[in-house]
Amino acid sequence: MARLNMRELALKLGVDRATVSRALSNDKAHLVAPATRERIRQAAGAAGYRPDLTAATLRRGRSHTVGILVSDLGNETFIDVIRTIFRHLDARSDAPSITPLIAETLDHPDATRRLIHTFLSRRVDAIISLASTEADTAILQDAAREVPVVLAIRAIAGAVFPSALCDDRAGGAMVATHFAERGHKIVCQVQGPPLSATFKNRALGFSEVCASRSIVETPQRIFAETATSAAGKRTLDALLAISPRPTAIFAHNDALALGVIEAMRHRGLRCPEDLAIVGFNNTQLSRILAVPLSTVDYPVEEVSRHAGELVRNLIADPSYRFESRLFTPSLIVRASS
Amino acid sequence: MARLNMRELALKLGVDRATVSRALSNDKAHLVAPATRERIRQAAGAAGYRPDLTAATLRRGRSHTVGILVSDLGNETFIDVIRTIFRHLDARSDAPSITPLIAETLDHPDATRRLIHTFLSRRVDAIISLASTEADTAILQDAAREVPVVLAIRAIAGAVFPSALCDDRAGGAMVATHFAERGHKIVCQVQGPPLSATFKNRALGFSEVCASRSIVETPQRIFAETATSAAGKRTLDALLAISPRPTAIFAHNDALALGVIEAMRHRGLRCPEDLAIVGFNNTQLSRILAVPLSTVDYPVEEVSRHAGELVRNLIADPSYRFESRLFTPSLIVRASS
DNA sequence: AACATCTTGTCAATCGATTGCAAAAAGTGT
DNA sequence: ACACTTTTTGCAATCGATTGACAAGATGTT
Repeated sequence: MARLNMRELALKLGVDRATVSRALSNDKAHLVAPATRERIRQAAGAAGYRPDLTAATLRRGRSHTVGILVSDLGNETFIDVIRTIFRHLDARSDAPSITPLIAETLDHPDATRRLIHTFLSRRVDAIISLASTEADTAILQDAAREVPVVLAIRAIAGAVFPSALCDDRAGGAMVATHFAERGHKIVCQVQGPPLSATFKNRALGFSEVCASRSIVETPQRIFAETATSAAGKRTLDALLAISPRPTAIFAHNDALALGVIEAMRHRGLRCPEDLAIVGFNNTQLSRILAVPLSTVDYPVEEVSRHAGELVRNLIADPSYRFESRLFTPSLIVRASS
Repeated sequence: MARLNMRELALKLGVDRATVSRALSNDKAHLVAPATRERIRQAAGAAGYRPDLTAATLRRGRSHTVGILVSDLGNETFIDVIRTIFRHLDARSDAPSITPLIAETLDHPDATRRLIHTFLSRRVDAIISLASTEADTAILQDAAREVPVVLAIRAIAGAVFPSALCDDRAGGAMVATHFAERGHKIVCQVQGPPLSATFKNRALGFSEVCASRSIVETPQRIFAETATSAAGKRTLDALLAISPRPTAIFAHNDALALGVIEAMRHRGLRCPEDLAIVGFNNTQLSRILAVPLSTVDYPVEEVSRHAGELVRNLIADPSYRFESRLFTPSLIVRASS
């Protein structure tokens, strides 16, 4: 039960494989007489002919494949961005559709290196990384010599890649400003792992505004090992041990915020009365909670659209003069602060 | 800056491409003299040679690629299963590593069809579907004539595919039994969309035990449009309108349960005093909540391992006499019930 | 009628690695 | 030194689609 290939189909129709190829293609279809083209398309459809994309890739040098690196497949924001990027990439219905090769790094530089090699071996047309850390700089630069590499969500300090980012610093600043306006005097951050620039920038923006508006950030820094609700939950003890006690918390993402809130509830503390909290990302969760979570809305649509455009343009023309962009998030104030 | 290919590498070393190919392969490396082999491997490493897998795929007829269909990339359980399957598939370090092609169907039969065609065009060695609904039966059967198709998590009634499933019916039954033991007399389910066999079976198992233990299931059926917390939240009004009022709820997954709980909290109702709740899947969330959620632990490890084994064996030998298996979940009683 | 132009289709090379077959080289025994 | 086995290497076909070059035929122009 071998698959039907183009040669056989051509034979059956009494034409050359070249004619079949052109008739079925998007861009060269005009080179074959309308009648023949239709006949071939009919027959191909009827016979269930499916072109072999590995052969096509080999010959063309283009795979219509894009590798995408993400640190954690469980993160809603990453997934939203991936979805949206590929929605934009496939929206151009003239171009053949692009298959994403999705891979998870879990922030291991080794895994990243391996995965990038795999991508290149499979001849992806471009690589999008939502997972870059500084440890990956060299690998990504190497890769960029062969295919376009686009960064989204996470930047790498000191390396210039085409990128589509959220202005995390501005986001952090917004939260601090909000706290200032609500009259909080003593505040604290529950910080995500400083591995990725994301969390560093959120912290930075927050601290800058605190300093300028003379809000006191508690000297004790609270870091969660991972940006998850379980880790967030575990930080409450440390938070409560801080003296003087903060009245508002900036959690670096919604999962961390949820963890803190649940731990608080467990102890009978109320939010926002006992402790105000703001998260980051505006995930589904933040809307569900009985005390809806104040948070910073991530500009998923803009980031994804720009990342998609960068990829599309760079694939079409590797020397395209790209423009990296930073999109501003927006504060959403709900009941938790 | 064209990539180095095997021909050039061979030329540089003064050997034939065939020798290079064999030296770098896993299975044929013994055919080349140890000294030559080492020399070639060194040179390949130094030159940063990376074999072109599309060419290799074309020639071999094997892509070392597996297509995986999932209905929703935002679902933690699906993601866990995907991760675990590929961990098992790659564990065999003798075999070359397998690249997953992950695609999301969102339960649209059209999308499923398109994605399967893409998989086949890209010559995947097998397809794993975690997303099958009855609407996909024909498409999957077609696909199965070309490559092994393995089902995980979701079965299709009336079609025989190699599969690795959770005994959802048993899971539902466990919840009902638990309610009976706790003395609940009137209970209700918050059901997921009956599109997938999963939810049907959970409902069935629950109802069967209710009937046999003479617990009353409220005549009104509650269906959530999607198995998400937002949808779960919206069901509370309907739940409270039921008379006589149920004292315990079986939510078909943890997200639905969370939605109900948050809606309850919003109204000042307490869990489990006012309404006991059990979810399904034992997601991270269920552990975080201040009132930890009773739930049914999904046998992720077993399902994934078996799915991985089916795939591995069927790729090695398409006529492998497979055994479909059903793994039993287990009830985890926490504070919510 | 002669010639240019356009359409349609064929031929054959090509992408890069793999592998069956056979030749060359090395090793063994007498 | 010779016959013979075993190891190592090279040759060339192959996987399936794409595409530049070109030929044959159709159409138009003067």
